[in-house]
Amino acid sequence: HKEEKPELDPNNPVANWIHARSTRKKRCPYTKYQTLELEKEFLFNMYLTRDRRYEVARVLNLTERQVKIWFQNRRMKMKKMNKDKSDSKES
Amino acid sequence: VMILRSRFLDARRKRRNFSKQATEILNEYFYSHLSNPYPSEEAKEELAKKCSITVSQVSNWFGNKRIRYKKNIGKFQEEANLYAAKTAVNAAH
DNA sequence: CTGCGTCGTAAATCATAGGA
DNA sequence: CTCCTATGATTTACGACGCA
Repeated sequence: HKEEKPELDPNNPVANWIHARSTRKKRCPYTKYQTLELEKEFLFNMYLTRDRRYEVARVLNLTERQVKIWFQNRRMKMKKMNKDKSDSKES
Repeated sequence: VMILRSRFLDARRKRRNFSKQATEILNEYFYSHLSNPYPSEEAKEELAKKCSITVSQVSNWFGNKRIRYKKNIGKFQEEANLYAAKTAVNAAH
């Protein structure tokens, strides 16, 4: 299950860990406005159509890729919230 | 019911550091699997149970530990030696 | 082959607990 | 109390892999 980039140094204990590629874009926190609008769109529908994605990206000055990934992450967040809720319930 | 709910939500909002014993267990696993500190889902569930925390919290702990260890290995050297010695003692019995 | 889905994670950042 | 650092949680961005 090798993910992003296992290095090839046999002495370093960290060598075989997963490492992000150096070409990865640095995380850029979105503004409150961007997040609020994305949340509103998510409330409207959890899955984007191609047209909505284009429009949301244009209005918020994000790339379509960023919007697509935001929705993917948001769905995972929702799933996690439900899981944690049911986990703590069992007692 | 509403009171219980609000108390539950407040408890989640206010972070609490894990117990010394829980941190001990997590560190033992981390340093005894230093070349591949990625517990399986099953291992996470077992650690969660032993530490009385959730699986998500175990994942958070390992994510934080890996990146912070990698960022400054020297800072964790003493801790690493401590748990290495502890693991050696356990293995000898 | 495209293209979007989930899953697990890296890395940065946030929020605040806790100690000097 | 004020600072300051440690620590747990959350937020962006991908790689790996799945499915249609």
